[in-house]
Amino acid sequence: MKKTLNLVVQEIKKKGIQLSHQRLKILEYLINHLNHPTAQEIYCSLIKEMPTLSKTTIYNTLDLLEEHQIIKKISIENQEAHYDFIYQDHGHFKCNVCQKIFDFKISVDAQPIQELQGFSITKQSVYFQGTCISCLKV
Amino acid sequence: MKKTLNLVVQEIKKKGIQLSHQRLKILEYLINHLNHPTAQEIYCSLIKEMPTLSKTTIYNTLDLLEEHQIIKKISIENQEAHYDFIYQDHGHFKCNVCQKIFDFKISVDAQPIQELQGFSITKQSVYFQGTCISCLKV
DNA sequence: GTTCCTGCAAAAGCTTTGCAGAAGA
DNA sequence: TCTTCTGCAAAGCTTTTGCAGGAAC
Repeated sequence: MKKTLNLVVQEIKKKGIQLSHQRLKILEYLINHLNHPTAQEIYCSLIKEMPTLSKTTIYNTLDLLEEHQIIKKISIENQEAHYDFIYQDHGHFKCNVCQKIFDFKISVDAQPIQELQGFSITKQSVYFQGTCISCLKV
Repeated sequence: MKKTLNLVVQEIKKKGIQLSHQRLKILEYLINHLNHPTAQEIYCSLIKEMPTLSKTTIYNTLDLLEEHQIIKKISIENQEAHYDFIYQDHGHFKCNVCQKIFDFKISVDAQPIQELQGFSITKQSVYFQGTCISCLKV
């Protein structure tokens, strides 16, 4: 995971973006927590070691990282946005019983979809809901 | 379209839900506007003929219809939710150039997805972003 | 008469904006 | 020095809640 962080840091610096202490910590958090944290969750965790950290900085950084396609902003539901470090394209499945969110690989191509012939897809979100296998067994 | 409305009204009444004037108008709006309206859009349109209509009623009704799987709440982005009358399962594609939202048919089955073996999918949202064919040509 | 529905007002929650001070190049 | 970043405070928006009056059964 350390390796991934370093790679991403290099990638970001190449783009001429300054990586302040705050930004680095937020990025690190996202890489180490692939369970779709919210801005609030990131804030609550980082405030412990950075007592002056503000939510504004969290939002600024998340927007910045999203603009540069380092992370993805996903709307699971409600008003609260979740953020995902992009390590591969994947969909999300939320179990309505245990509330857990599962990831799964997706490989969708625009070409087989008749209505999207010739379209260019740059971002894809796939979100399912239902009951996971463990909860079905109970 | 009139036929669809009547069918849905029957379906709802069968479930023992009262269909007040307000609820009927909101439902009618959703059936006649399949372009993913927001609560605000529905409100702005209906307030003209129902000056006392409140946003609370809109939200109450939308929640009610969603609970009974008549409509689907979708999070395209931002804080504002969009609502979709369920006439068939379909995904959404938003063009980042012209901002238009396109619909396309989807037929996803849990079984080919390794990570979701044995899961039960009751709701699915597929949302793509990119550039549509018209904007690519320009 | 009892239950459900409507809608005003207020509150709640997430996100954005303005701005001044601090940090970095 | 000049640009960029941080973070407080306030505002902006969407959505939810409490509650009283009204409608439906």
